Amino acid sequence: MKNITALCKDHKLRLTAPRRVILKVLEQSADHPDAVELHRRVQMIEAGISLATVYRTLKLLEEKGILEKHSFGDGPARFERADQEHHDHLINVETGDVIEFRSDAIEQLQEEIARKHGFAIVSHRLEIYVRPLRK
Amino acid sequence: MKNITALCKDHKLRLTAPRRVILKVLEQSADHPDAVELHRRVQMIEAGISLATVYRTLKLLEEKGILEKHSFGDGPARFERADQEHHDHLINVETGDVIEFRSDAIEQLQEEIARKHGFAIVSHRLEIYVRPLRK
DNA sequence: GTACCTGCAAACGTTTTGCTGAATC
DNA sequence: GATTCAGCAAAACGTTTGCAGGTAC
Repeated sequence: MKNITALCKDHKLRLTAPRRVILKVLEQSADHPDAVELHRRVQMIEAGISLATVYRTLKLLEEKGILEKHSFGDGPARFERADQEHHDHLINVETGDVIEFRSDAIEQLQEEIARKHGFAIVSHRLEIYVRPLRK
Repeated sequence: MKNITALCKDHKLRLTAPRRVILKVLEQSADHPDAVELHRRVQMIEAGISLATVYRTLKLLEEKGILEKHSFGDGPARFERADQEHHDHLINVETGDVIEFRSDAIEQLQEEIARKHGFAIVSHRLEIYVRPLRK
């Protein structure tokens, strides 16, 4: 998997100092942070970077198809790298943790449903909000 | 299917004039309106009703389990009656129209996935964003 | 040198809330 | 008569944007 900075070069995005920091943080984030959380992490490396720049960069990366944006529940949008194998999400409602999963069977059923209604799938979103089984 | 006003009586909600109007509009709405659209419809019947009241009533009805709240994509939350058979949504990205569907097979697969990860499902959300097949 | 980027502050759209008076039960 | 509700305006929240200066290519 290419690093994000390389992907940005591919897309001819200018590698400014703030962007380098943001990309580095994204690189190191295995979770699904939102813009404010990302900004917090960025601030720890370089204090002057504004939240507006974080938002602008995230939007840009999403438009370029480098990041995927998710809106779980009501809260702020959360981001993850787009160049992963497609997957859906289990969200632990007690902790906010996100677990990725993949089900070809479900994917295929969705295809069938869309086709049966006369549509082609543009995208989809499956989120299962869960609670640990044994307390 | 009971009318919404009856459900509110069951939950001991006070039937004020603004609420009667909001409930009536909900009763007559077969689509999935958001708060502002609902307010617009309410205004056509009774001009003095405030948006805050619409929001407060929607929140109350959701808490009582009378309405379900959905956040499709980015936009405002949209509402529908909760006392329908469970279903998911196809969203036509060209028109914003929402089509309901139901797949027991998908439901069951979700159960299995959650269980396999050691979780019980609290709720879930499946939205398929689609485009008409034949132009 | 040009196009793009930044920080700041202000504005945005959606939703909630404090207040004070009024209506329901 | 107690409790809940209404409208209004202000605030909260996440996000976007206009501007004026600065930087990458």
